[in-house]
Amino acid sequence: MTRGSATARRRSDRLDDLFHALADPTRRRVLARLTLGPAAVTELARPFQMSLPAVSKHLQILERAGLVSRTVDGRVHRLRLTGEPLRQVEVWLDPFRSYWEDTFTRVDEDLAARPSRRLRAPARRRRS
Amino acid sequence: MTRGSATARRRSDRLDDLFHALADPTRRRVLARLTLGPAAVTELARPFQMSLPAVSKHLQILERAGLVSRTVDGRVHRLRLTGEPLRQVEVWLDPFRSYWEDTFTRVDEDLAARPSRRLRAPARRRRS
DNA sequence: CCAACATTAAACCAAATGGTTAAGTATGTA
DNA sequence: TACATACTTAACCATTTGGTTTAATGTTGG
Repeated sequence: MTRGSATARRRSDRLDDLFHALADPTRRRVLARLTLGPAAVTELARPFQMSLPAVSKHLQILERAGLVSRTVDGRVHRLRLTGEPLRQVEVWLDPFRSYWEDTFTRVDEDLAARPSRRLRAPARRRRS
Repeated sequence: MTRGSATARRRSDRLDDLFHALADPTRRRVLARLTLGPAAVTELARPFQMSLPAVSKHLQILERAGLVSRTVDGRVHRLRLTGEPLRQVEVWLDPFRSYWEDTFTRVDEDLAARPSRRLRAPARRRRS
């Protein structure tokens, strides 16, 4: 018994869907387009070379992540940006914010704490 | 010739790697752990049930995305958070910020511009 | 009623993902 | 020298992903 995948992948986590949805250039371009206002599927598909079903799937992924919402109006599906999930990204990002504001102090602390032979790096980055 | 995948997937875009790296709970937990300071591979792997090679691969993905950097010190690989790429996420996020601050005005504008029969929804959302 | 239109669903495929185990490769240590 | 430690690589596997084409579903308009 090889039993390759043991844990069976949860995939239920909200952020998983969210970040996964953002990890594709097509989907990011769609989101960018939607900042200009809502649009129908065909309209969203126009800039891309791929088939309509392909775009349709991308939109489903964005929808599942909550990034866009859909209003069916006759045969036209009108998509609009939701934004709320992007705020969630922002929220997730927040605890890390100190890391691109002052990384150096923490790194320096660590270097001081464990002065290894090999860490004799030639002090590359100036602190201004 | 069925030629299933025509475009061959670029995957070279920086943001693709970045968001993909963030789209996994294990990797996000590793990042969270690293905000407390650098750590070795074994140490990072401890909270997880998966095998060491699995963690090693996750770390490679984080590294490829630039989210962590590695200092090999003897046989110990010390990982630290880099932060800079997370700032890139923030930068990418910026143009959307207005969407979780005031979505309503834009949506209303659009509804005004295209007054469809079927959109006679019973004014669900109050604006306060 | 019938044809064009807007869109999704189904079936398929290659490649990537996330895991596994087993086998390296260095480095420390007795 | 030999053994344990800290890792990575390699080979493998099931599932997911991102695309395709063809078919189906439901409007809209003549």
